[in-house]
Amino acid sequence: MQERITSQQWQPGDLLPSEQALSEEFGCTRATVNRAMRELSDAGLVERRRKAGTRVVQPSSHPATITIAIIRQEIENKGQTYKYLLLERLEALPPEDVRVQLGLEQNEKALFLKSLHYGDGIPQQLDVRWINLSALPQAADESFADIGPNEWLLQRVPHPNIEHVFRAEKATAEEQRLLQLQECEPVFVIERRTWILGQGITYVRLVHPGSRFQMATRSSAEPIFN
Amino acid sequence: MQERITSQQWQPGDLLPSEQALSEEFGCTRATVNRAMRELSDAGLVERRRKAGTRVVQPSSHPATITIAIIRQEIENKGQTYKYLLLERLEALPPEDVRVQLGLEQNEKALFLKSLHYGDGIPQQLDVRWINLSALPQAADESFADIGPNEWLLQRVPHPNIEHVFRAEKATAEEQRLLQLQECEPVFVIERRTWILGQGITYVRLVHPGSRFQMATRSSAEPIFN
DNA sequence: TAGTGGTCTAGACCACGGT
DNA sequence: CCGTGGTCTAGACCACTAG
Repeated sequence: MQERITSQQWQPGDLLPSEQALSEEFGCTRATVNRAMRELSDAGLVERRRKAGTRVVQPSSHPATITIAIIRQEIENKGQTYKYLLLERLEALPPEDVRVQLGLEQNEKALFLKSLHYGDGIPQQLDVRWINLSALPQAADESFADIGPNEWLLQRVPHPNIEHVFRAEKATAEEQRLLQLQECEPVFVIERRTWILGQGITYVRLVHPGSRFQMATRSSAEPIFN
Repeated sequence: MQERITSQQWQPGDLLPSEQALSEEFGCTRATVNRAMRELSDAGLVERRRKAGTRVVQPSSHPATITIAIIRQEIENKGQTYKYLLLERLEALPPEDVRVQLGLEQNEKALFLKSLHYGDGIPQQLDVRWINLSALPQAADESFADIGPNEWLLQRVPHPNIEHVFRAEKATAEEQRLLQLQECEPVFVIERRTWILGQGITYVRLVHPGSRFQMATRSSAEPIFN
């Protein structure tokens, strides 16, 4: 069925035969056709609606899946030696936008952390972060001197909900200094918000030197074949 | 089952009961358990191996799904008026790396296109592209004066395989001029390679002003709930 | 209201890969 | 070896919704 779509035998907008009809054509049961169609639907090749049937999607976007590894892994995978350095740790009132994103009360303090991650002695990531202490009171007792907040959180809140924003920005003066950047060198910024059951966990800004970082992707449509 | 994982009742590394056991516990058939487990597996919460069983993943990365809309949609969604301008169109020998990625012969020419996309008269995207003419001979007859190459391709090759790379870069002099950038303003670059059945289709570099562009994401783990 | 997809049961065979 | 997940059959009921 995927072949028929990519070969344009079934074109965008076309209505596919019903599961019933396809199960007869391919000589299998409807459950098998349903399973295949659901995979095509997950991959974004078709859209399904009860009674209306299944149609080939008119593609107007490229869906893609990325994997953001924790920085230590990424550095060690490159064969570099990893070093972690805590720069700042304090409990304070977060700025308004962070306060709202974490779902904190008006005068509720949160944990602020600033840390640097090196590969072969060269700064690779600046981690600037707020952690919700009502959600994670244990964080108040952790020094974060020896473990990065990202790893620490992943161990304690294994599968949170996540939202990311990616941006290319001009480095601030502080970022330029901490990341040892040259004049005019851009930074690749990942902003991440995690929460679980509606409760904000952390808000973090991951700043990477533009010249030492990139992110890659693989189509979600591909793995279906073969 | 997802609740048991997020609540740490089943912790990272833990072996889950077999499908057989779970089907008895939940009072359903193994097929139903299998379907649920497959969704958890797709979402990256568990890993499954025959004979070895199913384990909660030790999370060491954040998977995420992004959608890269075609630029015209993105601009129109913001309520801006879209304008397209073709800057350059010629058939030429591509540089070596592009030649290899498209799978072209040594002295095979390809179609080179350079175009700009405006929102409310302000440049939002520079599209610099090579198209494989053996894969798409029809492209030689298209002027691309009135339609962007991205849209044109999506209409003709609806569901190709895709690879992306994202980067923050310093704008070249030409990019700075074409995108009307200020001194030192970074660009967000998306490099895209598409192919179908092993045949390269296009290689494109989408250059966005860092100050007017961002990319967002939503966790793939979330939609399971509710 | 009729036809579509969504989902489930009950049962079966098999490939893989730890032990 | 043999327990695990992967996949399929055959049949059923139901929710949704376009016509």
